[in-house]
Amino acid sequence: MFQIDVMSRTPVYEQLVEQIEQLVLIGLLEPEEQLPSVRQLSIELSINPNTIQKAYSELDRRGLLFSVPGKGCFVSKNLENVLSARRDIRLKDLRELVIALKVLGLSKEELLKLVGEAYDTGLT
Amino acid sequence: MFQIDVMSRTPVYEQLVEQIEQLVLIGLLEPEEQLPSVRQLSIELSINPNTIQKAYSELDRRGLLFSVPGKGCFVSKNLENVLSARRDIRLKDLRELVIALKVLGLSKEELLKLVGEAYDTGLT
Amino acid sequence: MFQIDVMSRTPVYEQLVEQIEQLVLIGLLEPEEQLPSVRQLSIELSINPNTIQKAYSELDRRGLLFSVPGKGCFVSKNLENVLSARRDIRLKDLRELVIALKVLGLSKEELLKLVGEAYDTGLT
Amino acid sequence: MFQIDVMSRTPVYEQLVEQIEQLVLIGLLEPEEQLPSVRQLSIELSINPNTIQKAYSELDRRGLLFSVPGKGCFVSKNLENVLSARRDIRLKDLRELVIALKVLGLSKEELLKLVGEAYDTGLT
DNA sequence: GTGGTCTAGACCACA
DNA sequence: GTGGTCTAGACCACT
Repeated sequence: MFQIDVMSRTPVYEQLVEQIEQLVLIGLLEPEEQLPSVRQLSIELSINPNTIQKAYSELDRRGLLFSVPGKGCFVSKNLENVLSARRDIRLKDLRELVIALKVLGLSKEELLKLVGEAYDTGLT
Repeated sequence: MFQIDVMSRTPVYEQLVEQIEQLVLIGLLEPEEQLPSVRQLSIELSINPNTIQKAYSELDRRGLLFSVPGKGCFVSKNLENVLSARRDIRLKDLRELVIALKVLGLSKEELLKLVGEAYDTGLT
Repeated sequence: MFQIDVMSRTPVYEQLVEQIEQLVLIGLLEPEEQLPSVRQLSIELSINPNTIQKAYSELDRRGLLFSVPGKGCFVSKNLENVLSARRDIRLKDLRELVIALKVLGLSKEELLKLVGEAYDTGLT
Repeated sequence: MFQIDVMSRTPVYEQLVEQIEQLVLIGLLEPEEQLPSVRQLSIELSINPNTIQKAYSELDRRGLLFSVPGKGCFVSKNLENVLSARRDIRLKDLRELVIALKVLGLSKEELLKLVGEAYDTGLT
């Protein structure tokens, strides 16, 4: 279900956070759906339960899921806030990147062409 | 001259590297120009000389400046290779960001509009 | 495991870099293999951890190993690019050396004989 | 007469040493010939007299020239020792380089071919 | 004065 | 435990 690379420089818990986030955002994990338990996932991925717990806590903190003590973790219902927040962050990054490329001498036409291509070819 | 936030999560030396890189790329620091000495800058910014040294070494490695022991540090002359290399990296980042925003539901029209605006308003 | 001469003119961290590089290139350190930790090696060699760190960082930068924070340092997998790059540098050095020896009056026959002998007797 | 690059990483005095050494070894500066005075050369090259002096001292130490107080510096007569000493050093370097290239997977045939080519094309 | 290397000792995030 | 960053203070060669 998840692809974890323990050799990667990005912390394991962060890889998990990002992948779950992706699954939620593209709708593969639906609201109210229950996530695998910490223990089960730790066995599946051969990863320390603490690391799984840390990922879940982070996602809870971000509002993507909520944990019910004794029951498990579930995908949040109202994800609009989360979505827009994440989008705002991305847009801020995008703005910085655009300015950096402008500084590096990229013309507006070239830039728009490349952005359009990236949009069309990505994750069709 | 530089704005360093010692409390930031990004290392101090990296902040310095990025800021100097910007100054060089936008031309505020001209080729052959001498940079402030390690000691002087360490006093100005209240930062340990070793940290400044680390930043300068990194910039030397990246080809943005070259240091001459006993003389000082100077901005590089031929920056075209560096410029194109940096641009390639930025473009790769841009592509990823565009795809992420697509996943988050941003339409192509909105995206292109925002990119255009960012380009026009940035560092006029 | 390593032979460090603290009195040498070549920096300690550079000696380390070269020796590890050799071990990796001749295959004594295999891909994915974990290197001794910064602290352990610093104790073994009676060298400051920072110096070991500097050597490991340099090797990371060169692509010979990769370090994973909290886990350790490991020999890289795909070393072919590194190998060819290093070979290009060596060949450039070789050319300069050959010309220097020509200037010093060495005949082509003598030179080729010596090169052949060196090749046969080295690291059989 | 000399080409000094003050921006170079190799110390100025060392550049001078190497260039004079080359001139002597290839015979452009003949035995007993007088070298330019420290003051004259310092003016010609716009370099601190101390630096010139340091270069001359080094060459004296190496036996390539000898200085007569009150008269000046002269190219040595018996350069055979110097020549053979330098050649020994170069040959030692050559041996190391050959072994390094062997480690990097270069075949003997390729190596000999490259050495021959370098010899033929260099400083004809 | 300059850059470069090194030590000693500290703190952090991550596993 | 691991790697990574930072400080304080020292020494070196070179100009």
